[in-house]
Amino acid sequence: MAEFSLDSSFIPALHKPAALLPVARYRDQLLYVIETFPVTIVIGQTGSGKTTQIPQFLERAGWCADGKIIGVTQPRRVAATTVALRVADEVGCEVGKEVGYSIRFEDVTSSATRIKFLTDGLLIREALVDPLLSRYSVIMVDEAHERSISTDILLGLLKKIRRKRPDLRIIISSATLQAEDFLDFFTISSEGKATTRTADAEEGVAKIVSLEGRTFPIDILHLAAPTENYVDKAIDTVFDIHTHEGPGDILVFLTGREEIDTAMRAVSEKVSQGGDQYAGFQALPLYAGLSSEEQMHVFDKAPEGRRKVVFSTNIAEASITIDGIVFVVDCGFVKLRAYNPRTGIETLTATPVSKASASQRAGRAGRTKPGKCFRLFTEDDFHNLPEANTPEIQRSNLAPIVLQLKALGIDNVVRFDYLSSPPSEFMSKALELLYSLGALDEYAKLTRPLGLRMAELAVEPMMAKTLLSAPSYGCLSEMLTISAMTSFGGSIWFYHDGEQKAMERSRRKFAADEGDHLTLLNAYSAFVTKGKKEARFCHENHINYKTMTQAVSIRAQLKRYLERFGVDTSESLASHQGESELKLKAENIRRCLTSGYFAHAARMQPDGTFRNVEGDMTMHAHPSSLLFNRKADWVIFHEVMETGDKTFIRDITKIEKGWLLEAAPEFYKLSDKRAELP
DNA sequence: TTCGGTGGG
Repeated sequence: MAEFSLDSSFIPALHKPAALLPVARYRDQLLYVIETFPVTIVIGQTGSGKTTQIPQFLERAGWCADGKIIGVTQPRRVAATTVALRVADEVGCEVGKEVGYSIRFEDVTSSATRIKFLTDGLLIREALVDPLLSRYSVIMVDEAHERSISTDILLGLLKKIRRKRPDLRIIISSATLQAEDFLDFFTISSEGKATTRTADAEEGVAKIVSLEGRTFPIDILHLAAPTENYVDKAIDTVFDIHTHEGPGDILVFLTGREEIDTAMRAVSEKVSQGGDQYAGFQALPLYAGLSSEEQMHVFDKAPEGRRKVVFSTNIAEASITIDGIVFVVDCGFVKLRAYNPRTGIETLTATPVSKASASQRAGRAGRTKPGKCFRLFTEDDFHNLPEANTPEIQRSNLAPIVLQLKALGIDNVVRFDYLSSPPSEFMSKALELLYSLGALDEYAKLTRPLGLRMAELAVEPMMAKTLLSAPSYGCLSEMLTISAMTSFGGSIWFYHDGEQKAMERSRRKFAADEGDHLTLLNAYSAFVTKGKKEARFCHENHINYKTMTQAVSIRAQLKRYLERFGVDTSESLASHQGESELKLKAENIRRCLTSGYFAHAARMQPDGTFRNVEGDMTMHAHPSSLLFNRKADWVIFHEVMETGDKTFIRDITKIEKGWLLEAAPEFYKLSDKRAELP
């Protein structure tokens, strides 16, 4: 027999044969339940094959007759595309033909498409055009247990649509045992909910089907006594695993970049000081702020004889799956957003994880063989954890959601059938802001065209207002850029360890006296004139290339929307402009920003901190802002965020006090709390 | 004097 190496002669199958997946045994049962009940709730662990197989079962069973299609939603873009590619491969078609996907900026579907994967946010937007989602015979909402805002809103819409479309089939898929909540939601009518919860449960509407998972057993260990410092404890645990346990990679859950950097440094110090027993580590960081290139390193196999240790934020809980993890170390905390409706401030605080999260994290250890999970908290602590975290919709600014619901024709946003109703103060705050922006009239009805257009633009309400007033300030092209540059959460600037000063020098090259918005405009202009051609431009200037190309796409999309509204978007050719013209242009941009961001105004105090208009809150310029450590008087800002014991404002631009009154006379006149303005 | 979990259009 000829000699061959196992490694080079065999290519591992990318996907397990579908017939071997647990879901295959449930095919007939699933088809029967879906046929019989309008709503099916599928409980299936990762690896059960539900996402890839159920749509194919349905298609073959004839659910795409009459040209209708099967829609499968995902909470994340990357999931929608990868699952579509896999299913297209199994079906044996090119992606975009019978099987396709649709995410923002990428519609890979055609008239032949029968199974379509898409983000839940995008399906909500489809409902703006087609309120009954009439193209779909079946809609499967995957990963519903994550309870993202979009998923929750979508489920509310589907419940409403179902009454008008008895033929529609809804499948809710959930990895944990929160299925009862979904069952209650679909079987109890909203009227019934208002009176007695149990009285009006509708029989025969929804049914739960539980699929067997295919994960390996995981040993879960808790601390005997609580720890004071979980970062130190995590590092000790990693070294204990290394010396006492068999081979296998380690995944450590921490809460943020700072902790991850600390852990990375501690490991490399120990490795350099310690003896042989500490050798052989490959430590890697993982968090969203890294460039995608850096994130990819966590998928590399550790060099022979070395053990991979990934220090990660919550991104590894659901968004990024690393195979080969045998040990999980869970610090027991996660940073979660909270919203204070009185101040309008979102905070980011480390919070104990939920039981659902803890078991999801533990499950990351058993994907390829039996694993172990070390929890850095006691078993008592575990029993005291909440079953699930507060759904996002109950801890976020609701202005974007209210605007979207109004545009979907849901006038009474308070009585909308939410899976979990948001607190009423959140609702009033959102209505107040939308009214002052002119998106709602005094009866809280959506205004036309302004409110409707704001809802259609894929940016936050304050920025949408700014963009729609830009033509009257003669700065539409600039505002398109600024909107695009501020509408993705993160920063365009990034740096590796020790390069922070160099990054700050690069950033200063684009600085504008007026503040951060004009600085972003300068950076974008430089990118489209030089950066697109020269590969080195981004690298040399510490700019994230991927983020910049994203900004280019967002800008183009916003421009198309405005064209559809009949706005003239033709760019005034940048003829040579003199100093005074540039100043005037900059002033118009600042006035325009004030027209949308008047509610985010602040004044610098003699000590360099900022005070809000009501005068009851002290805020600091974020160190990433140009106005950090610089003099200013009145400013508007894009974002305010509280971390630890300080409140920071980000993306700040200088304005004149008088512009605030011009932009929102009622907002400033009616309230006697706005002390500092006449 | 110095910071930010994760998503989506």
